[in-house]
Amino acid sequence: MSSDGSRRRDVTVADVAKAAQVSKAQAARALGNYGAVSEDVRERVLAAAEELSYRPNELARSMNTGKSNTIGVVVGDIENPHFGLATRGITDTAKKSGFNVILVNTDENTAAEVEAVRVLLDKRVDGLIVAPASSVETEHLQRVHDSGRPLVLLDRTAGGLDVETIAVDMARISYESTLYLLEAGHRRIAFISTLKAEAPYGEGIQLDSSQISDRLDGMRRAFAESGLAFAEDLVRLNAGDAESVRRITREVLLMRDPATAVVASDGLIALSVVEAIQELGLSVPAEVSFLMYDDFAWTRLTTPPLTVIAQPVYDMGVAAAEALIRQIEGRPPLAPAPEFSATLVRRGSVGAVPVAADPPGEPVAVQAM
Amino acid sequence: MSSDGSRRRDVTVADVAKAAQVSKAQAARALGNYGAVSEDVRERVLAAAEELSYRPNELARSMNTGKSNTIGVVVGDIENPHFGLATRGITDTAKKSGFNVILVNTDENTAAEVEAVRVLLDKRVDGLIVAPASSVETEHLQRVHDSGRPLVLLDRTAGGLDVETIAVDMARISYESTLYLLEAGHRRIAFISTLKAEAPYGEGIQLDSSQISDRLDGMRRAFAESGLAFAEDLVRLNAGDAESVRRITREVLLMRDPATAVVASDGLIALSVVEAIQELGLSVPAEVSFLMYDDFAWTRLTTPPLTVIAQPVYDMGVAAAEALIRQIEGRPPLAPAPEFSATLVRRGSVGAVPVAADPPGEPVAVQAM
DNA sequence: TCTAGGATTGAGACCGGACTCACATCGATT
DNA sequence: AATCGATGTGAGTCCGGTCTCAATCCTAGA
Repeated sequence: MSSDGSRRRDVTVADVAKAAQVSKAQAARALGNYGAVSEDVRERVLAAAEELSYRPNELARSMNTGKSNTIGVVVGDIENPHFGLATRGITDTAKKSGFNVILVNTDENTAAEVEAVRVLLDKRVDGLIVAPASSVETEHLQRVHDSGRPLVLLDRTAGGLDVETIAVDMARISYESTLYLLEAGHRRIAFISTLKAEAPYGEGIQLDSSQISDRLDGMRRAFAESGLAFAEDLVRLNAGDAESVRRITREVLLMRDPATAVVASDGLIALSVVEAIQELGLSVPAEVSFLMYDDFAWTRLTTPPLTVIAQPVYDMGVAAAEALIRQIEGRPPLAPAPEFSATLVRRGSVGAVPVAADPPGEPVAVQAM
Repeated sequence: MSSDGSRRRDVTVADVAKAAQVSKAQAARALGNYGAVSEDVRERVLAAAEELSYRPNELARSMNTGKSNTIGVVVGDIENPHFGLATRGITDTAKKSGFNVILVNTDENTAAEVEAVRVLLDKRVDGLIVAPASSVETEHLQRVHDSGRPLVLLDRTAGGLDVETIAVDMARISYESTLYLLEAGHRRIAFISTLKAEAPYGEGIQLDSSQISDRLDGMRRAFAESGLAFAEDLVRLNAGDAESVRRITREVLLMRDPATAVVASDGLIALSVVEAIQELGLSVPAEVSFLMYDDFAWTRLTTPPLTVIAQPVYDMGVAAAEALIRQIEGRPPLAPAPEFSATLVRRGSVGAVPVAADPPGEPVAVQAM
């Protein structure tokens, strides 16, 4: 490949030492900036290094320092701007402390996550930041933690795992925003998520994602405190790809006693939901109200601008990286753990329940069945 | 940190060997699946490894195989979905061939890029994929190439560097879409980009980005072939942050003889441009036409949906990773180099030039100055 | 029964740095 | 002038694997 002959061996300390006429040990000291080195030797070594354009082999260095200055980040989907931003927060912070980031995508697939964690550990990363695909299958994370390797969870908690976690209080914001919808008169509120689940949603069902179950708990509580029954039939999980999101959206909007408000579980789903609403020719918020998680810039550009639940994603990435680095360096966790909260950004996509719709109290009751 | 005492040393082949009562060499062979090992030994070793939950140290392995099974990816901004998608293409492909990805963000800063490349090389990545921040300062990439390390450029070419490059033909698509705008009657077409430049734009000026200069060349050619003068005063570079993009947009739209069409150089800028247009209360496309690079999903959701230049970003990521891996494995580059072309997706944001505007030929000419 | 040749096996070198240890050197102290 | 602590310095070990090499085992063919 290279212009000059075969497999160019890299320059090593030994080479530099020879060129500088000193022992390998002295050269290493001068280059590594440790131990005692006379000015004379230091200069000769540095000059020789420069001359040979020596570069240390970080692998070798890592091997006997036990530190790789690398952290592993495992997320479900970098394509999702949510994680894109978080990743940015992580890498920015990591760089500041001299760490590099190995990024692994799991497609929200637990098996892939287990494998990713294994590989990263094999590569001897100094620590891991994981957005767990499952809040249930967490043995692999438990093992990491048990082995004493620094670990920080991002975005989601992992069942019963006592690990530092950077996440927002989903139950609270979900509760608040559901109240907001209820106050606007909505009773039929659909919640659409890609979360995979075996059975259709029902109370007490074990969900794989702490985020989603917290959100549903929040909704449930809001309904309960308002003395209303939570419409479980409008909780739609398993919304896999864009097409299935569209289908589900049509479903909840066209069914008998349809949803008057739709909540999209994340920014990616939101795209398809909005598209489906547009395709149905329904106007927002006059005919349907819409609410989504994640405040992406484009949500201000639609007509009407979308009402969203904003999460401090970048800052959470920063916090996760900081927490991890703190662990790596053996410093105690931040005194009062940083709190992150999502906020409801009221823009224009949530309105009063349409008057044409059945009044929430008394169903119009015509058809026998 | 760990529950059981201090710094838990990892299990090594030596430990496994001892437990299995064989020599380190034999254990290594059984574990590494190379050389000749009797069935009996293999079983004992594997059992012992399982028992001790042995995991190989990839650093050590890399050190004497010379392969780290890791590739470095250097991009300007992962936060930009353009790179998010490309990165996804890269990681997906890399994973398939057993490679991991170390991701570094440069903020489109050349100094950061130089540093990133250096660090990645020090870590002995098997190859690099770089979206060069500059098409001019490329010595660091030249060095990588000279040293014989696999390198693939993504998205942008690097001045005179003979390196495999995965990019679309920007001049062509820019030419085509400019023709499209010209046919719609536009003569005052603004082009807004974040690209940093010392001097305001003018013909023959040396730009730091091959992408942008190709686009401008394309525009220039379209104007020239139509027998029209290219409005250089509407080429606005240095559109740094969102605020400055908005300011520039207002400027070109409110100036005397204002722009009738605005082209946004990427999906991030586009957000601010559209926002500024909305703030001015101008309607698209009746009063201003709008065109942007990158086809993000949300561009279909605005009113009107936006006309965009779609680039096969994911596929380019895949191609870049494939090309790199091919190089790493010493295979020859793909016979006919894969071609990628952008396409103009006509949606609703480009329309005829407004009748109210000054006719392109004769300026209304009232004020003396 | 003897032997050639392949299968096994263990000792030890090696990858490229970091670091320990024992042995100089040297100016300063008394 | 003898002594002491603070540098300087080189030889060699170690990290945790891979891999070479020579020695040992076995088994089929003569």
